Amino acid sequence: MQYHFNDIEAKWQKYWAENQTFKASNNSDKPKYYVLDMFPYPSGAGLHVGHPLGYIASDIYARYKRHKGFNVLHPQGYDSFGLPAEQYAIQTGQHPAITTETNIKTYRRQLDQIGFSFDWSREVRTSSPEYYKWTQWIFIQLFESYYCFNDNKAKHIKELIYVFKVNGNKDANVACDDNVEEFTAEEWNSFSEDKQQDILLQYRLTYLAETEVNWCPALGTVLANDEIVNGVSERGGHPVIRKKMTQWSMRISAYAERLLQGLDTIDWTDSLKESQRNWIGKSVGASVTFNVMPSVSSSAVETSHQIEVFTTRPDTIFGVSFMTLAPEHELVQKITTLEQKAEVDAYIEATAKRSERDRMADVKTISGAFTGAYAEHPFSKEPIPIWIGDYVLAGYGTGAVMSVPCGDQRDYDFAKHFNIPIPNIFEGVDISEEAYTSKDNVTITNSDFLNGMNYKKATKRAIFELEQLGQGQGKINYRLRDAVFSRQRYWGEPFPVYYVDGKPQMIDVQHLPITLPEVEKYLPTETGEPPLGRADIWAWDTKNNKVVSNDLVIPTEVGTTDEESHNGIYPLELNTMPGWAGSSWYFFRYMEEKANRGEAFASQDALNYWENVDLYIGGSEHATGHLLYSRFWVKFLKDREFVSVDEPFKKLINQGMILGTSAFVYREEGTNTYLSQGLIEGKNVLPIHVKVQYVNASDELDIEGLKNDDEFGEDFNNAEFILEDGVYKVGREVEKMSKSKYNVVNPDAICEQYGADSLRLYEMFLGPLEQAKPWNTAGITGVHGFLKKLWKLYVGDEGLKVNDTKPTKDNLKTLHKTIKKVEEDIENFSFNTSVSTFMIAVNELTAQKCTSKEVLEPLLVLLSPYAPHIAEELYSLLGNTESISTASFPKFDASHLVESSKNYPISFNGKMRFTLELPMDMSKEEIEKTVMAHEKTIAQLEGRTPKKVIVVPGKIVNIVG
RNA sequence: GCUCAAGUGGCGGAAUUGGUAGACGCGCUGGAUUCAAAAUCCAGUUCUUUCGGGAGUGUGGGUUCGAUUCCCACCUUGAGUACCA
Repeated sequence: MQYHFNDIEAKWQKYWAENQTFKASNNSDKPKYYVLDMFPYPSGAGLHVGHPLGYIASDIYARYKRHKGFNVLHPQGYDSFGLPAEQYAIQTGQHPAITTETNIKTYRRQLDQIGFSFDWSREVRTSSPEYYKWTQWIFIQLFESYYCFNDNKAKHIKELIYVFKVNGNKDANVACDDNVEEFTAEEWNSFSEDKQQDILLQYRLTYLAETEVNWCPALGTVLANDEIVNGVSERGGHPVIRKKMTQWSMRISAYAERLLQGLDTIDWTDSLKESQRNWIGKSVGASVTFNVMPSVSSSAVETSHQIEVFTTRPDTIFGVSFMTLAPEHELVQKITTLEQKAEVDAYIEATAKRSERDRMADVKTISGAFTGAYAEHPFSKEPIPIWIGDYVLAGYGTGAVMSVPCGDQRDYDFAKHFNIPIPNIFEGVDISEEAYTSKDNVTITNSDFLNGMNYKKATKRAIFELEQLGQGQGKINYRLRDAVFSRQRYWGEPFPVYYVDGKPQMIDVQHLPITLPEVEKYLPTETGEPPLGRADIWAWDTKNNKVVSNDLVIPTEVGTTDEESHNGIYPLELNTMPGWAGSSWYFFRYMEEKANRGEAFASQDALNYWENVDLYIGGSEHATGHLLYSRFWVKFLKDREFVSVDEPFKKLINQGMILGTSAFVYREEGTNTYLSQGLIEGKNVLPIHVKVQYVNASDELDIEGLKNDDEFGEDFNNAEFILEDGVYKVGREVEKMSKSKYNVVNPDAICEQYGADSLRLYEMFLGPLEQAKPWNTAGITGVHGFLKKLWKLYVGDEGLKVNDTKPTKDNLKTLHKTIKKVEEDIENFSFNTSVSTFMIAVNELTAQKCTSKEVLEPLLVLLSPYAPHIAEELYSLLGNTESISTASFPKFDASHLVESSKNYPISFNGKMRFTLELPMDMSKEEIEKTVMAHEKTIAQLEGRTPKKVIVVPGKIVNIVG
């Protein structure tokens, strides 16, 4: 009986599906364990061998946990809104829903053939209305909430309204826009309803505001900060410009501190936490207010101005010799003197022309302009010249800095360049070459009341003195900006929002979902509106609570409001939500069984039972996007008591990328001759990518196959291949797996030729999960050979070889050291080493001619998380009628590993020279005596007397001298 | 520039608290089997060597009886981030 993996795998995949073997229950006596993969975007290209790596790892862990007696939730779904389906729709006119459906079918088929233990009964798709109904619902909850810093949590907006009614906003310690006006309770109560709504919008956790956004003209949409890489769009690499637009934003900045603190409570890698910390960018310092001195020739009407700056070094306040404003700073126009106006305007124009990218590429060039205005030093009252310079960013802090050239290298360079004085306030420090930027080992001098203090003391004192003057206070600044939540796209969640007199109104939650309307084209409108501007049926009827035709919206008559002239029918929001909306809460949706999903995004029972994700596996590219937004939404949902957990993902592992091994042929310049890899030295050759499937394990090219290739065969029709040793050897290089490099390996072909179990084992065998590693199909023969060997251990030509023979000591020793190692490996996510362990076990048991069921049956359970199909098949051949997934994990018994003797390594000065078999119970003294008497020891010493002999019983002997 | 991770045979990689460096697999070499090939099996495979050995985990130091492992400096590669005041 042969190992027919294709039949076996198809059989068990069918069995698992039919018996719902991996369906999780929301009721169980067992402890729960939730294993989750980052769900895929179903792209048209399908899976390549790099994609399943994380899924295989999580599947092994999920199956292991089942063997260990846990009630495991291991679901899968699709992040099915997104740009590629929309781009395809623009090109072909095909509805993105159809494209998405087709792609999902392909994904599902490819995933199924790898034998994952997913509970598909809980599948979610972010693009299905029953799902995004709840994304819309969460959006409404955010709109109905504000953030209270006193209680450090989000609360319902009605509580804030109450505060305003009673106290106004003077003492409200809550998150809000920067530019809110102060009002008293009386004022609030006298405001019109409209005005009150405008004010509340400045406090809501999702709010509509005119903000400067990253606009990508090529994509026709705005992008979030994390969707921009090196100044260009992450998708497509298109230029991005700054533009003012009215957009929905999420007040994630209110959660900055909690997002930072929460990192200490979760088991993520340090590098990932570090990314999030950087992104949040907390800095502790002070805000300082400088008064602008009156000027005789200011270009504006004379009023008093103040400049607020943020500094992390209030201790250096006496080192300030100038101030610098960002060119975009609002005060620039107001304070610039008539003499300097031309220069300043020219500078502003020049900087405005430079794109974000140019500015980033060119950080060396120092540029700026003097405004002619002076600020007054808060303590010395000396005048300080005010400059503008593009090294100060409008978007960080207040867009203005107090420049301390002796303590900051950028200020130093700027001062040197423009010949501004550089006063030294550090005792005994040489600043003739560069600034002294360290906070350590420094004593402040030339600084009035700060003289003689160190950084810590001086900082405290400076803040105290500033507070006395009313010109500053201690302040914490975060880099984290509110997240823009509107996208000018079609294929995303519609907002449950309509507009009355331009003011946003939420649709009542009972009328959700608001489903995507049909459009005849997926492009922006000619007038620049988002694609939903093309929809004909996209207005909200507030009387009948349904979406109706736009024709029913009556244009507002002059002199009336919308409300007066409309028939209760208003235009709906034209933007859609960004990709991260649906992925910020999907892990809760899986907790609820499909049949019970109607009432809430998940029932309280389901949420309380599953709590949060115990193990989350996915790519590191989501370090600052998805993972930060999910944490934010979870904290919000917790504040509003919709969920009971603070963090969505307790443990997180980033799987490394699988790289492709590209193959090259070398064409000699100007000829049609291709040289084998060994012949190219000194020749002028052009390397050309060829498809990796025409290359064998020894890097030999299948020339006939290449010439007959449907796509590229013709290119090589008349080519002459110069061989070496009778074969053509290709050159190889490790690169990112990509279609254009012809190094993509498809899992379908691997499953067909070697089987899913081989694929699973090989992906794990390649190397540590978290590390990037190259794929080389040739190596798969190793694990495939192992499975054949395993099969032969159980099944011979005459059928099953396993019987009830008593296991030998060696059999048990092999089994138990394998149990120990595999268990440790899985707990440490070191899956590559357990594959080796299995190979060793099978090699040893084969050599031992083991046929004992008592050993061979538990071995199958150990292997089953890794290679579930062959394990199921052999397990059933042994007479079991239930799935192996119900078997419990074998118990390790250390007594089988006890040895009576030890093969001691005998070292001389730390170098092992020979080994010596000695009894385990031999004493230290006896060991030393025996070793010293040994002829090889005497030979090594060559008559010398050793200075010292180290004996560690059970470990090693080291002879020194 | 800053932060983090990593450097071990021809290749992927192993070595769990410092204790026999190179497990396991690929590739390669030789052999068995075969008309032949595939498949399978056996032996060998870090380098060097006068066959006794000797050297060896990016480089240079250090701690230790003993260092791939710990410490310091440097080099290289990869990832992230960047005029963050």
